[in-house]
Amino acid sequence: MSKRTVYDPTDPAFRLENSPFYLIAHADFRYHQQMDEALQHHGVSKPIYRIMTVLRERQPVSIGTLADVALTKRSTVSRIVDRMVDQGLAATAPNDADSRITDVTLTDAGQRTLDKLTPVVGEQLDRAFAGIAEADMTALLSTLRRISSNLAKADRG
Amino acid sequence: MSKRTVYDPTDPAFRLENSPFYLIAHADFRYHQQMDEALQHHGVSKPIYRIMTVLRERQPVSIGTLADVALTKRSTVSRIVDRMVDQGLAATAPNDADSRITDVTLTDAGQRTLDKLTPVVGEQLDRAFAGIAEADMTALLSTLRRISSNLAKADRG
DNA sequence: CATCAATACTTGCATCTGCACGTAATCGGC
DNA sequence: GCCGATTACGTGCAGATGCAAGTATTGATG
Repeated sequence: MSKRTVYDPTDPAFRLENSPFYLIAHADFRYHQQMDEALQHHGVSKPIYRIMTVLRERQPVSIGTLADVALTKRSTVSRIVDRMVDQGLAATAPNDADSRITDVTLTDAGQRTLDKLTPVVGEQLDRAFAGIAEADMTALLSTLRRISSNLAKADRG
Repeated sequence: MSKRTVYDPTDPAFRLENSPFYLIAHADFRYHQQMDEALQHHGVSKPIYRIMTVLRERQPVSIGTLADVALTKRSTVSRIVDRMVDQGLAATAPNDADSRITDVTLTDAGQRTLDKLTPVVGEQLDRAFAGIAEADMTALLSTLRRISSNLAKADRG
């Protein structure tokens, strides 16, 4: 007989509330809920903030890379960046070496907005992880990485 | 000085790839990617499958409860159920005791579809959790529950 | 250097989602 | 038993997303 874990949905004992991906979705959902509220106070949309967090680390960066890192389709990122340009948060320019590529950078206003938002998000993270031991956080990250890696493998296979 | 963890986005050492919620989103994203492919082969959309997993455990169930458990807005669930009814997967009827409530149930065809899908999803979960110790899974669930609970508290406060 | 394939992005279209509002039904105070 | 408040759901509308197709640019091949 197939000996799976209790997370096996074919098992009659299976319950959604014990299902890892349900709990992952749940944590993700609550986080987005909080983010939405916090960001709206500052007039920034969730997708725009998501792109900004990538731009914080890499700049300039192409639309394609933004899409890969932000887990969003290219066409969607293209439009999000359009909005950011409209709002004066980002600037685009064709890449010097390869003019097919659109280099995206934060404007000064965009950087200021991000700097304003970062501590707000930081406080939410403090609340989210309150009472969780450092070792447990490390284990969480490690397990999540393994799950992502397993699924990425399955993608190619 | 505020002594946060390295997951503090205000810290210059902060990196997206080490951020818990980024990794949560990443795992969620890969899972959805896999699901989409698997479900499309069976002509079932992701939102419909999501609702079905709730109906597996509770039946009949109201639109509102479906929305709460499936982490989706009521109006959206209302329309997803419409589609399920159109496709012959679900049936609706006003609740006997309170006719404001719409009781949703799976039809026989819907149950058969779910039965067909469940082992497919089970195999994906096997792949996703391959090589992860039982104790690590338990820790993962525990930490995720704590995070959700922390954020739910923050919601009310 | 001409040509075909591949890459990077953009846009038209269809779909999905959520908000705000409207309708129907139930509950509570009197 | 009646009337206002609440609850549960459905719908018009606007915004966002993804797919498929199109354009522009680069690379590879001869």
